[in-house]
Parts: sequence; structure tokens; C-alpha cells
Amino acid sequence: MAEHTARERLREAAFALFEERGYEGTTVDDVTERAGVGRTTFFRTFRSKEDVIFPDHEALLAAVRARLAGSTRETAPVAIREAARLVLLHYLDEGDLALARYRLTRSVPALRDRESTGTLQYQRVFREFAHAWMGGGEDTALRAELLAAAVVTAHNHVLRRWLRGLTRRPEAEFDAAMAGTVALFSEPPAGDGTGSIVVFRTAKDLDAVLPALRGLLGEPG
Amino acid sequence: MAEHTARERLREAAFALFEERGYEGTTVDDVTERAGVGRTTFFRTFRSKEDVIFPDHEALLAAVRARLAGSTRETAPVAIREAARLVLLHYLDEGDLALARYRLTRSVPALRDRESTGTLQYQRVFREFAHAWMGGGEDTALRAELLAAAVVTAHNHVLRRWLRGLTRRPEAEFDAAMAGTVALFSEPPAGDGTGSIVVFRTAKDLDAVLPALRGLLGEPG
DNA sequence: AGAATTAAGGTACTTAGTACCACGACCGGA
DNA sequence: TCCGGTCGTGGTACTAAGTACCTTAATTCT
Repeated sequence: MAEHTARERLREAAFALFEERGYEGTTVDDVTERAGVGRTTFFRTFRSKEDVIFPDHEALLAAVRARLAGSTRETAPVAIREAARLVLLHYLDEGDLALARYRLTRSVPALRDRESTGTLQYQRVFREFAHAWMGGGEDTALRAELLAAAVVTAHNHVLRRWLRGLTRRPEAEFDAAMAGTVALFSEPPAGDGTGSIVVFRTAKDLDAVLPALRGLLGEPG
Repeated sequence: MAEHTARERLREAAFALFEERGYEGTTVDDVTERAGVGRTTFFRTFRSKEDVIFPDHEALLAAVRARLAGSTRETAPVAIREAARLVLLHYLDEGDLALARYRLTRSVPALRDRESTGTLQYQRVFREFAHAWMGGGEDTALRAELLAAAVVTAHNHVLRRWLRGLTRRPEAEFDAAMAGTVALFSEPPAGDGTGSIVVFRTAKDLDAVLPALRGLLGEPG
């Protein structure tokens, strides 16, 4: 179990050096030297120099996939919210480490790109499950993609606000943002296929139109 | 203007070799050898080995930015649609080249990642302009992000369908997809701020509720 | 024609990442 | 206790992308 120690030492050495000399100004040899391990060990522990910044990305992605895989069409909305929440909570849990990563990804284009592809992997997972839940047909492909994009975007938005210190209640904000966005793309009622989704704007107040709407829709008991 | 020739020769040699031996199995030296130019010229013409696959990404991004910059809040929806359409048309115009790129990006993870970060750059541009048009406040940041994500997602969806040979009318599909998505995120009517956006589902037919809706909303002349 | 600027090639170097081998610790079995 | 295997680790050597710098040919301006 010296693996654990080596991994930790490498990660700490890397973050420290990246802050001191910058990411590009630090070589892998510098990191291994400070960590007191061999160069080979670095590339055995992390696939690449960038990977040391995103050490548990794969695990987190797998967790999201597992959370979604354990769900069905009926529980899809809550599964999606909770899977995304899983990611948020992971970052919140990291604390300072997440902040250090944020500083790096903001200042180093290569790392920002790397992080972007990471979030797109989440998006892809959400899309695949959402599309499967929608039946997998070509007609629902776009909606699944839009849903996945919206989920990831909303998550990243809240996460970024927290990383910038703009909120102290990230979970609450996340719930609010997620509820608003997922609702837009959720599935129409299954069945006869004659239903409609209506989106409209009005200059009137919501309370003014609500009673009439209820009447219009029949408001079944 | 021998620049043009060298650039063209490099691009053709690169695509040919990538198809023959695969992307990873081809070195930059291989490409320059077939193109009959020096190695230095390659890296002067393209910033990296990956760049040869996406030669005019920067120019296209600038075109999008220019199209958006020449617009105002009032014309925002059409500007966004046309800016995105600009990108689509560029790819349609490329024809076989776009198809070759698609084959490569599908099979080589590094290239897929690279393309992803490219699309995210578009998304970023859309977001910035959309957010500015919404006033730039924190309260509209999420909506701007969602809008940008939706625009890029819809564009990519249609583009991919065309690349896969699933449609012969990409422009028409694009217009349809774009109209549906942009409408969801467009700005509420400016003014007193008392208006509402209503989204609801009904099992009834659209025609059945439409007359009542018109009456409800006052249908001003 | 001669000088100056520009485009291209060549050489040498740095660094990420890979392949392969060697050494030592630990561990089960004879 | 010794022996043989495996595993974690380090070392060496290599490939290939990307950079820095210098040189040379072509073109243009005076």
C-alpha cells in the first residue's frame, strides 16, 4: 500500500510546483524529484501529466454511469438530478483541492480544454441514458442531447459559482437550477400521443392566467 | 503565394496518410515527406499535428464572432441562428473533406477531444454575446449558458445527421431544430417585468386548447 | 545591380509518453 | 530456512511533438 503514499506525494508535489512555476514551467521530472519517486512511477500512477490534475475523473464518471444504470424510465428525472448532484458533491467535498484545480484550469488553456472534454464525457453519458429512456429513436435524439447539455450546463454553472465564492449554498442553487432546466425537456405524457406541449409568453401575471389555465386543461381530480 | 500550395499539399498528404496508416501511426515527418516540404514549414503552417485536421477553425470562429458582434439585442435571435447557420454551411461546403474529418474524429479519441473543445469555443462565444444581450447580470448567466449550449447542441445534431448521411436537407432540419430550441430560451418581453413564461403539458390536442388560449391572452390587435 | 525583407529548410534541443529490463521486497510452499 | 514467483518500483533507452535558432534562397524595393 505504498501506492497510496506515492500517489498522494505526487499529487501534492504536482499542485505545489504548478502553483510555483506554472504548469508549463514544470516538467514531470521536477514533480517526481520533489515527490521522491521515479519517473516511471509517475506514468504508472497517472496516465499523463494532465491526469494528475483530474485524478478521480474516471471514478466519478463511473459513479454517474452506475447511478443512471440503476434507474428506469419512470425514475429518470430524479436519477438525472441525483447523478449530477453526485458530481457536485464530489467537488464540494474536495474543498481546497477543487479550488486549486480551478485556478489552474482558468490560467492554463491546455488544462481548460482537458476539463472541457471531461465535462463532455458526462454529457455523453447523460445523453445515452436519456435517449435510451426516450426510446432510442431518431425523433428523440435531439431532445436527449439538449437535455444532457442542459443538465451539464446547469451543473457547471452552479459549480463555477461556488468555485468563485459567489454562493455559500451551492446545493440549494443546484436544486433550483436543475428543477428549472430538466422540466423543460422532460417527456410528454406517454399514451395516445395526442397530447401537446405548449410554451407561450404573456405580459400578464402568472396568477392572472393560472385559473383560466386550470379550467382549460380540465384539472382532473 | 506558394503558401497556399504548401498548405494544400500538407493537408492532402496528412489526410491521405491518416486514412492509410491511421492518425497515431503517422508522424509529422511522414506528412512533410509526402508533401515534399520541410518539417519547419509544417509547424509554421499548422500549430500542431491536430491542427491540420481543423485548418480553418479559427477563421470560422472569427466569422461567428463577427456576425454576432454586428447585431444588437433586438435582432439577437436571428443573429444567433444565422451565426450558427454560418458554421453549418461551412461544413456543407467542405463536402468530402468534412466527411473525412468526421471519420477521423470518430475513430481517434485525441481528435474527438480536440473537436469537442472546438465546439465549446463556439458555445463560449454564443454565451458571451447572449449574456451581454441579456444585460450581463448574474441572474441571467445561467439562461445565457443554457441558450448557448442548446444552440451548439442543435447545430451539432443536425451536422452529425448530415455527416452520417441521415438527411439530404440539412438546412431545413437546422432551421426547424433551431427555431424549436431558441424559442425556449428567448427573452421575455421587455418592459414592466410583470409578464410570465408558461410551459405546460396537456393530453389534449393543440387545436383544442388554442382558441381558449387566444382568448385567455387577450389576443391584442 | 545591390540591399533588405520574407519564406522556406535544416539542425539541435526539450519534454511527454512508451517499452523494456533489472532489482528488491514480500509471500507461499517444500 | 531456502527457493521461486509476483509485484511494486526504478532505471535506461527510445519515439515523436513541438520550439529555438540559424542558414539559404527568392522576391521586392531603392
